[in-house]
Amino acid sequence: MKRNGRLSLALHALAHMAHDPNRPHTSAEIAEHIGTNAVVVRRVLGKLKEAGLLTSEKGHAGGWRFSGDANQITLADIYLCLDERLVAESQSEMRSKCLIENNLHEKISDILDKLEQDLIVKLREIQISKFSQH
Amino acid sequence: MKRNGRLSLALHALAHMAHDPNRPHTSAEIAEHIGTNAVVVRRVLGKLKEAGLLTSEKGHAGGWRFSGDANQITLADIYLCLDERLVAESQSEMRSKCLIENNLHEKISDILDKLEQDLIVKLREIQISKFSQH
DNA sequence: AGTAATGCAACTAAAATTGTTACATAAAAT
DNA sequence: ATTTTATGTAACAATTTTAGTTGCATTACT
Repeated sequence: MKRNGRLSLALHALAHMAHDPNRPHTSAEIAEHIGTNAVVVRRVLGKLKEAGLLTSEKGHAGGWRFSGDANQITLADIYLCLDERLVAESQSEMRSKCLIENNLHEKISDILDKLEQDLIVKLREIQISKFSQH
Repeated sequence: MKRNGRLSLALHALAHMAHDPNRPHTSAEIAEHIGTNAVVVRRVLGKLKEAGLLTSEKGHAGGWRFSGDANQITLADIYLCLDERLVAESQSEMRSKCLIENNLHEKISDILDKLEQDLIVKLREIQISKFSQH
């Protein structure tokens, strides 16, 4: 896992769950399947839970489930609750004393923000059901 | 500079150059304006040179120039010669012994690759001239 | 009680990115 | 010719980000 780690991990986890959505899946089980650690899985899925996409239950026979219909979830939903910003600049901390430079910085920032929005539009077109289609 | 560092740096550098495209710009000058180091600038612009977008000259009155018309360059040109892959998975090294898992991995990989292509399409729509428009 | 799960915090490890130093090479100016 | 000014590049250091680990609290079921 490297660049888009959290997104990729989330997709793999949900894809695994979607394959058998009618039982809870434990972090350990998911971690095993996607080749990582249970705590890391919890960290990521925890965010999806905050956003209401998943539920989790403690104790015996606990684990993770989809809140509603898994196939209603789009990649944008996932992306957004992970606070990923793959193309946008993280911070426009570049404040020069030069007006012209500042204008350029702002313009570039705007362009990248726009591209980020375009990406989200595309993400919104893809539902989790895509994972189980052949 | 953080996430999309090289792309962002390249855009800032080229935006600066595009503002006064008829003289060479030194790495030191560019670095000064965008708040980084001359060697870092050379590293990034060197890639754009390999791809034929820029030329550089050593020695007195040397520096960086656009090869042709700056406004013909699109963000896709820049993105591609930097070998950036902002959304695609870097490596599908996830090879499980389970056939079903492998299918999922491949499917996710394909989806992310597709999104990468969509991004590039969008990048291709944006020319450097955008930087100097108000 | 005992077992099996999440939740969370603190820490460690690893990886990726960025910055630095040093020196070789080339071209122009003096 | 020598000096000055630039790129080119390699090796290294520092920083930042990300991923993994350990430990323990909490909750729920048996």
